[in-house]
Amino acid sequence: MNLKELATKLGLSPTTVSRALNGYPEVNETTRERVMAAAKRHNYRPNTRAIRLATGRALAVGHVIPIATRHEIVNPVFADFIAGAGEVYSRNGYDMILSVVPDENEDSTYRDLSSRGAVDGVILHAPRLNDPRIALLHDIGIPFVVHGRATGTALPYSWVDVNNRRAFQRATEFLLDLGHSRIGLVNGLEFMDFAIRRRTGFTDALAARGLTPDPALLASDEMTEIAGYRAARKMLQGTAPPTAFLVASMISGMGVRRAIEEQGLQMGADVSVIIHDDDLSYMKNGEDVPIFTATRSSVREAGRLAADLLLGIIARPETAPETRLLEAELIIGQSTGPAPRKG
Amino acid sequence: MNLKELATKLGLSPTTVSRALNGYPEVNETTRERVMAAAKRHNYRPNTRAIRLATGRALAVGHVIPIATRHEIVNPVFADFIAGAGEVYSRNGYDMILSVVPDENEDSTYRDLSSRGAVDGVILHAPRLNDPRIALLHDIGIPFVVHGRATGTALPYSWVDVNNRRAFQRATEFLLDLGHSRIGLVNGLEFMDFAIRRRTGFTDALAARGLTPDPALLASDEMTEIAGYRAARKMLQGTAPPTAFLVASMISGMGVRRAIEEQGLQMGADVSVIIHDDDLSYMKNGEDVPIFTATRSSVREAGRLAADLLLGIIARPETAPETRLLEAELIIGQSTGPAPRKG
DNA sequence: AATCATCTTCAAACCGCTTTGGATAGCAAA
DNA sequence: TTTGCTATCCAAAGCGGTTTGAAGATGATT
Repeated sequence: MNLKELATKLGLSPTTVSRALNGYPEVNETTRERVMAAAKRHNYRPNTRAIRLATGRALAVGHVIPIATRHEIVNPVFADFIAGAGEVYSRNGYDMILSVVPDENEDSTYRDLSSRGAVDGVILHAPRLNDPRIALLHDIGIPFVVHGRATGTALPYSWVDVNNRRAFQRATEFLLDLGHSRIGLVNGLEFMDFAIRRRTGFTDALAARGLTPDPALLASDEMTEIAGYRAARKMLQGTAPPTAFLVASMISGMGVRRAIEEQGLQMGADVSVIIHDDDLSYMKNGEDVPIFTATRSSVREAGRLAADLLLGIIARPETAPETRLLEAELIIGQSTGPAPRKG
Repeated sequence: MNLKELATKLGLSPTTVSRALNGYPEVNETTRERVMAAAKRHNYRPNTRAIRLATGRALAVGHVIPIATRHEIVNPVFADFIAGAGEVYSRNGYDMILSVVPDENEDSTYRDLSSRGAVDGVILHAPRLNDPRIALLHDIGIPFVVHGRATGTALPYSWVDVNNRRAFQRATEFLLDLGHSRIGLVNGLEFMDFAIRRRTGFTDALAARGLTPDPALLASDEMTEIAGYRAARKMLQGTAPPTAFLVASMISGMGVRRAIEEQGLQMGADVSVIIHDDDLSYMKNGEDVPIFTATRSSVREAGRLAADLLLGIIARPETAPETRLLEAELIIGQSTGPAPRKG
């Protein structure tokens, strides 16, 4: 059932039917109701392909997921971010298109999506230091919103981000206040912008108390269970092990806990741990009592905000870039306690 | 730069240019090369919207992710499955469109995607017992592939699935051979087809040794860390605690381990654990030595296979349904050992 | 020289919608 | 009665490709 058939059936022109369905004022209310009823009765849905061609809009938003050829890690926060963004798209009649591409093709994928007219805008994921993709998207001239920020980029752009620096600064202060002075940082990969900011927050907090970070207590790797385990084990087996850890994610945190317990130590009592909790739906940090003390910020909510921002830009392309800086909550759980007395 | 402009620039008709670019035989090789060169030089990409309308194909595949209004869990295996499927779509010039919708809208979403002409086919996720969506998709008449199977459905359909029953049967036998007779099953939600099959595998293996499962040792819940923890804790604190666990996922497994260690027991020595390992990229089960003994099957590979199958069906809609049953490997890790002597 | 097949190219229709630019009718204002 | 609005509807022209049906050019065949 297409527009023409429906129009014929109603004894109207396609023009009028189209206008009736799209809420244009120049159509008689009686006629509109008749059209609406017929459309519902015949289960008519306008063909998206035709709408897109006719209007010149894609009514779709792109998310590009680069897959590194070496370590093929799908970012675990991705699913929840997508879920948040997807809710917003659905509500607004937009489609979300996901492109999974080898990372060396990422640039050309953005170019393609744009010149093929497949999307009206894109979300840029996982920005890095001096991320060249921001200049690329500016160059292409497509609306975009960054999930995170890219330190070192001069161009203005819209973004949604957690205040990572502040979160880790507060977490560090919390540990310092508990008497910990040897704190291990189990960070994400430090070419990622969020990891850089977290590290800055950590070192800033130490510096404010006249402490300098021990290089042996700084680790940076993928945020997987195994990487967390290894980093923590290495530190714990060192000559001057830490009494506390600051950890990049819930998943790394489970690895850190495993390393702690493997040493015959108890998390919370012997060694304190604070994680960053993205509030993933399948990785809840406890319910009544949180397992981990954590800096928490919902990545799903970030997805919603980013999608909202992007749809706004698509609707009004001239407006100045907008930003949303989310503050993480500090949640006190069972994984932290006063630093043990020496000896 | 569109087709008409390019044609004018070349002094050719749009017809010829279109044919040259699409490899039709009725065009002079010299002309074709000239066209190809010009297309590359001007960075011409045919407008996807126009192609779609003209050919009547969507060149896109849909994945619908229902979000339960209560417990808003985004299935964690989803990201890896999508990544696998996405690779295949990209390689074949298809777009993947993701619809995140409240679960009460799932049916109408399929109808919409189809009647709007937004997709050429869909992947059905997370089938349940007697899943009505299979009949729905049949009714709509859209090509589809199911990730998993739906026990109780009479209609034929294409699917990709792991042999869940066999995997859990073998895992159970392995534990029985180690001398365990009280085995706790920490299963996924048992309205999900895969969970039903796993339970069957478990009880079949017990039955073959003349054992019947103790209802106190059967748990069924979301596959989250916290749910795994709770189920295991409850069983361990019961009057006749299990000496081994069979667990639905790596994430639940971490919860089970937490419960075990909280009781002052050691996983592997005091209590054995076997998990099902979906081989998620961010949840690797160790590298040199697996942390958990596991039945392993890559969900990413399943995604690739499902996508392949679906594109095949889209290309040749008349062919009979095809299926792929994957066998899980049994990986021996550190989490299993002989049953402890009584007393 | 006329006929015919082959190779190469093109004009125009079409996909299913939106949107521009009238057209018609009814009614109030002049 | 004529003019000017307003309300309502429609024909036709896009959108940017693909595809059908036909035509011109070339060379071989008769």
